Amino acid sequence: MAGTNGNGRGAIANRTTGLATLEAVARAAGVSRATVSRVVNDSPRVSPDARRSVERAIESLGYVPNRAARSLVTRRSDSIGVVITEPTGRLFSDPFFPRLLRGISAELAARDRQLVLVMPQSTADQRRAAGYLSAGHVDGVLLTSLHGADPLPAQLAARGVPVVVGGRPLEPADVSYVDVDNRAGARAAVGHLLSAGRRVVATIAGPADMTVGVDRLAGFRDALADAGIGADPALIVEADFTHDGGAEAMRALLARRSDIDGVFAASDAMAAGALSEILAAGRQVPDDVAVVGYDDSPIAAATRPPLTSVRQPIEEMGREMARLLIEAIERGERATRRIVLATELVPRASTEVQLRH
Amino acid sequence: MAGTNGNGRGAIANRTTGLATLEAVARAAGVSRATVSRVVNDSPRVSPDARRSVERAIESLGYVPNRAARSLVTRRSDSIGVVITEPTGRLFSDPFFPRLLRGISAELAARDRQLVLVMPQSTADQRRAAGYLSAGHVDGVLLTSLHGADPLPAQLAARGVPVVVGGRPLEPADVSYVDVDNRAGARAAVGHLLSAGRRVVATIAGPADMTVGVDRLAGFRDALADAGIGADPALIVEADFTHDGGAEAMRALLARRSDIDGVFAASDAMAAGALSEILAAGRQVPDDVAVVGYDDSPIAAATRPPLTSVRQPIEEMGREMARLLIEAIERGERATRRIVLATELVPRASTEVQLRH
DNA sequence: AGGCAGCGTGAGAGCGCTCTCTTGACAAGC
DNA sequence: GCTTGTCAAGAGAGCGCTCTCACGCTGCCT
Repeated sequence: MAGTNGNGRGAIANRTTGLATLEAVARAAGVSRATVSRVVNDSPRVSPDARRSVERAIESLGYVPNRAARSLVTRRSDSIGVVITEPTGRLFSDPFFPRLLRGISAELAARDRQLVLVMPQSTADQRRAAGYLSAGHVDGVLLTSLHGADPLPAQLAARGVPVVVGGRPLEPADVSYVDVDNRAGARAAVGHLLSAGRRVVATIAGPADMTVGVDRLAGFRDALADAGIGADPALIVEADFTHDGGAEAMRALLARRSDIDGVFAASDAMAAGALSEILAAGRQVPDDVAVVGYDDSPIAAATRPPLTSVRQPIEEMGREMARLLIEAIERGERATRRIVLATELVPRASTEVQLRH
Repeated sequence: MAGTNGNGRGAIANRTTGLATLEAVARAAGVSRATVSRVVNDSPRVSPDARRSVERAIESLGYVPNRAARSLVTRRSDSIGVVITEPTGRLFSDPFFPRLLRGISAELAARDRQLVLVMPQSTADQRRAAGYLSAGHVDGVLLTSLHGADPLPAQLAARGVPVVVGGRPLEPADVSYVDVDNRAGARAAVGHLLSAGRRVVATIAGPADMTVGVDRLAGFRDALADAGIGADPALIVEADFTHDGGAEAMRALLARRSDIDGVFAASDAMAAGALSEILAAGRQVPDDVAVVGYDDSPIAAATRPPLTSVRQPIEEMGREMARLLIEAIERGERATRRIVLATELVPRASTEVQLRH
């Protein structure tokens, strides 16, 4: 409250925007720009006195550093690109992306980074995005839901842009990623069916060109193997993660084997489709057939009966992705790291142990 | 392919990043920085010859303008802040935000703007976001799902930051917005029930402190008025847009009037909850009671029977928001504009005309 | 022939910041 | 009393770009 900044308010401010500049703060505080910069950037080499008066000046002028100017000289943007490439399916069928973004956003905010969202919807968009992301406008990139042929990771790697991928890439690549343990989740889900006495368990698998599809199918096989049951190929049908795809798959399964008493679907939407189909065929759930979904999406709670499902720590996945990326950027390390997060089975009425006979 | 850039490749490039600069392009093309800048910014004042050689140099050097440097002098960031403040509910219950973001993203990409996503999750986050957004780091802000007391719009307005809001604000304010015609959508939905012969139609309304809740309830009343039916207060219950809230509301309704033959719920999740409750009470859908939801979310297709619902042009809403904002920024106009988009009724089995008696 | 508008082009300043280098003050060691 | 070391603080260059201004050229009008 000293006199230093009494009339400092009107000091040099930004030409057009009226925003205070470093220069204005320096004048108001009676120090040089360099000292203000040190205070702003938490340098220890500032005397308590100087620090105090600078802080007062910053406060009274409402000074906020200009990121463009800083970025120009530091060559850091303090922002992270998040790329969501998803044709349409999963993007809308369950709250995966909102949750993931929430996790990413929380971690980035805590570390004072900006989140630049990129959702390319055409090949042209993709090309533009690749250019933008490798031009140094972001310090690193988070990639979600890669589909095998995506050239983006390699392109970014070539340009030296740090990358972390959400979900294990289909083809093994030298890239850091965070994944959810889909295989273990599926294994637990199917194990749940088997331990409840189900013996003819089918699965509606996801597409074979997506790791989530592949891994959940592997988990299905694991659980059968655990129980010493051979996998009947007739009990495996692939679908596209959608409600209608699940329904169609279930029709095919029922046509093949009428004694199915358990179904594991690799998504809740498919499970809901299967559920409808089972009921339409005049069979009871869970009495005749137990059904398990995956994702623990709102759909799981909304069906009748509600679906047992597998919950994934999606927000945590987002946070871990952001954390991994920022650490890689700060340490300048190129080492690839992998994190796999555990899932949790959420039992509901669709698999309740039946007390029949 | 001329000789100009034969050995221009190694010309002046960025110190640390190795990226080509304007200067490097200028040398390679044998012109001044100013001319390259003109080409890059599509100025008409460049001769075809100069333009061609600059374009060749840009191509061969892989030049991408440094946004920080440009932004420093133009005081534009060419990026737009998108703020999503949603405690948890709607964010995860239906694909509203992914769709909205997709629309916004498409429009911004087409106009070469970056999307900076901000999802404040605490009051501290909110304060920080407000500081960031009003510090000139973004050219404008898109706000979604405002809750009455949010100080952000006023704060941004005070700082002169252009704002467009998604969804009409609860309290009339001098702000541009894009909304969906919730009232007309609800009116059509309830009209659909009435024209199918339903006479005792109840509604599970959304919260009264959200415009979507208020507007959909108003549409319900409109439709009753259209049909010359008085609104029985006992047939209106408010819930929180969730599945369980819908179920609870339905129990209350059935306890009050046992002759209800139609229900309009202000969200699919609530409709699904209500549906379960109706079936649990031993009544048939649609035979005894017809049910209509709202949002046309994946839940609507996943219930048994699937729900008639109201589809909203959410992506279009996102696009319109972005368009409005960019136009306001470019024209520097302060005029507030409002856009209201039409909805569409999607009939499904939950309201099929019954052929009973 | 002279004047001048119009146009393509270049020179140069400067956007707001960081960071290196230098200076000056002071304490400690010989 | 001198050097040496330490540390706060300032001077100044420069990041890559845009934009104003000035310049020289052409072509048209008087």
